[in-house]
Parts: sequence; C-alpha cells; structure tokens
Amino acid sequence: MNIASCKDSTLILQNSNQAQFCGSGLIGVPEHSSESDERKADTNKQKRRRSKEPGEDGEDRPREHPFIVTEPGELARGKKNGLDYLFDLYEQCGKFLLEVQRIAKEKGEKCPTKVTNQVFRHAKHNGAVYINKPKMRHYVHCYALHCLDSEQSNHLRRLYKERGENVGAWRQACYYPLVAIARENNWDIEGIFNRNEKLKIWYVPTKLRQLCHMERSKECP
Amino acid sequence: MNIASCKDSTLILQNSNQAQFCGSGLIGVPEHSSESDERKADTNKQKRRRSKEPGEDGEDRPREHPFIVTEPGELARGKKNGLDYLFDLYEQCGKFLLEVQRIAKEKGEKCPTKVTNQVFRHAKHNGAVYINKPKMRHYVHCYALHCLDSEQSNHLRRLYKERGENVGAWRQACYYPLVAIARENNWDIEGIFNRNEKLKIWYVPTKLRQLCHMERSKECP
DNA sequence: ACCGAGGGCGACCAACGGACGGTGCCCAA
DNA sequence: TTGGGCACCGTCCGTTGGTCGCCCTCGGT
Repeated sequence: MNIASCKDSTLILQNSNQAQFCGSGLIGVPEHSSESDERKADTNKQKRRRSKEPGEDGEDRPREHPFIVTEPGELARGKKNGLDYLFDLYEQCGKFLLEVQRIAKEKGEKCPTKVTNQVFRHAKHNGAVYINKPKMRHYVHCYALHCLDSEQSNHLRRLYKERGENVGAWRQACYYPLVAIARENNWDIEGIFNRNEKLKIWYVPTKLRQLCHMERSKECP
Repeated sequence: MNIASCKDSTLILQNSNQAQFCGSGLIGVPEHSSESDERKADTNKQKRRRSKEPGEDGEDRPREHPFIVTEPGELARGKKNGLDYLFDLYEQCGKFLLEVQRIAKEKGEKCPTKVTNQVFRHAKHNGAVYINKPKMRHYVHCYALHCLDSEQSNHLRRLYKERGENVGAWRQACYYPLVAIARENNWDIEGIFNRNEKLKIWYVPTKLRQLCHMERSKECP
C-alpha cells in the first residue's frame, strides 16, 4: 500500500518535474514507524489509558465522522465528512485565531501569530468541539496544497476518489506536489508557508520539512 | 528608592511628552514584588537549593562581575563590567542565533527567528559561558532603548552615572523612554521590536508590554 | 575583619509544540 | 451478524519561555 501510493504520487508529479521519489521519501521518513521492528521487551513506558473508571461516567461525546476523499463541491453521504468540510475547519481556526489576537491586544498580552494550543482551547470553549489539535495538525499539508495550488489539489482529490483510495492514501499523496513546489522555491518551505496569507498561521509539519530536506540532499550528492 | 527612580524618569521624559507616570507604572506592575506584603505563612513552595553536597565538588565557575552604570565608551574599573559590554553581549547572542539558524537550515530542521533556549545552549557550548538567559532577559529593554534611540540611551547613562545611581535604578529608568516611543507608534511595542533589525530577535519583555498597556488605558478612560 | 546591599544566574514551573497508538466505528462479507 | 481495517483524538512527553529568589560578592566602615 505504501508503495502503491508512492507510485501514484510520482505519477501526479510527472508533468511538473523530473525527479524520482520512490525508494526514499515516505518510506525513509516513517510517520508512525509502522514496523513493529522488535518488541523492546523491558520497556516500561506506561500505556495510554482511555478506559473510563467503572462507575464513573463522563458523558463522552461520540467522535467525529471520519473523512473520505470527495471531489471539490461534493457532499459526503452517510456517516462521513468530505474534504471541503476539512478545509473549512482550517478557515474556522483562522477565525478563532483572529479572535484570540483581538482579545490579547485588548488586554495587552502576548499576541500569537500561529494557531497555538490557546487557539484550540478558545475554539473548544466557543462551541467548536469538533476541532482538535491532533486532527488539524494531521492534515495541515493537505490544506497547504489546497491553498498553494488548488488546481493540483482538486485534481488529486478527483483522482483518488475515482480510484477508491482511502483518506490515508490521499493524505500521503499530498506531500509530493508540495515537495515539488518547495523545489521550485529554493527549498524554502517555511517561506512558502509564510508568504501565503492563509497558510502562514500554520506550523510547517515536521514530516514535510524532512521530505524536502531529503529530496534536496539527493539533488547535490 | 522606588519613588526616587520614578521621579528621575519622569524628569527624563519631560521634554518629549506630557504624561505623568508616577503613581502607577513601576509601582503598579511589580517585577519582583519587592514589598514583603505579608509572609504567606503556610506556603509550601520548596526552597531553591544551591548548597552543594558536602564532598561533591563541581568546580563551579565564579559568577560574572556585576554591571555598573558607565558612560558610552567608558571602561569599567575593578571587579565590574560596563554597559557597552552588556550591549555587546546582545550582539554576540545575535551572532550565535545566526549560527544556529545556519545549522538548522543545513539539517532541514526548524529554524528559530528569536533568541531561544537553544541559542543560549549553543552559546554556552561554544565558550560563551558568560552568557545566560536570565541575565539577557533582565536587560532586554535597556538594549532596546540603546537600539531605538541611542541618543536618549546615552543621555540616560550619563545622567545616572553622574548621580551615582546603581544599575537597578538605571535599568528601571530605561522603561519610560520606551513607553514614550510606544505611544508615538500607536502602542505597537511588538511592531517596534520587529521592525528593528537588531531588536527583532528578542522577545518583548512582559513588564514592558504591561507598562505600555497601563499607560494606554490611562489615555482613554 | 565584618556586614549589608546589590544583583548574577541556577533552577524551577506552567504551558507549549509535537506525537503516538488504543479504542470504537463502520462496512463488506 | 461478525470481523478487521482504519482513523479520531485523549493523552503523553521533551522542551520551551519566563521568572524567582538564594547566596555570593564587594565596598564601606
């Protein structure tokens, strides 16, 4: 599956540049280290606990519907959310940031320039319970492609929908057009984000930075 | 002594603006709460420990000589350091930041735009043992005045030296010209820092931001 | 020789950016 | 009706920005 999605994205890139991504890239920069490798037998890392105490009932909200790959303009059916909605969440975060900034200035406090923990907290307290940090960080680079080259972003969505790929595969594929854009901009991915009015409030994802670095290294061996 | 230094700085300000600072400002925004106020009897805050273990000997470096108020160009005599040297430390930090940035870019890592913990660590590891975070943060606003209005900064130094004031008093006095500059710039102290090539790598000190906020509040009651 | 004022900076802390992976949902069979 | 693959997001972690105040130093007596 990894290899398949890698092939796909190489395909996507073909008409905009010449480089080969397969054989490094995603595979070289694991984002979860899906290899079990070897169970480090004596590790004492405590388990993350979710299971609620018996008798204690926290009235827990059901989780949001998962995203599916949708074309631009297409509404997701059933218990799913579409990608237009995903991108709208980023716009909502931008609005919440503006509010946090206004409040901070009013009170003479430090004024954030990025979407910080404080902004997520503000969003949650103001009813946007469906926004949370891990989710937003997970798809930042997808939103970045949407902002920087909506044509290519739309094309990718249609392609992946047509093929019946899942969200994970589409998400992976979004990296490669971005790396190509970075190449065309002297590998300054930070600058690319900062120059875009909507993107500049988001941190550059670690993995995107790493992918750019790896590709650049391959260029001048 | 607080009141004395407040009087002094009001005096300094007289030919550049009209506002009264006394009665709020420093006294309203304690930077250490020099008042004993009342000993919170039952507080359990643990004591900070310095005393080395008996028998354990860490070869501890002697602390740096304290700063004294010197005129521009004047070398401190005896076991003291002058203010030109203090300001030079800020320039050194700027150089260390440039190095950290170069290394980060080379390795494709996050690239700091400000003097961060990482920069202080880098400085220390590269022999600048005399640089440390609390010291640099303590005098940032003094350096800011030096960068933004060297004339006024020099004037203040000469005045305070002449009067035999100690470093603490001079340091306090540095706030007020900065507040005046902020007023002339629509209270955008963040922007004032960011627009100055040397200053923009330093965080705006909390207390300076608070002073600006308080003065602005008094303007439109 | 001693003392008190002054201030340098080690060490602390809440909160941060960042990441992982358990849990529960959903769909295909 | 069941099973397994997927992904949402609670929760953790190393480090940060920010600060406090202990204790050393040194000039005055």
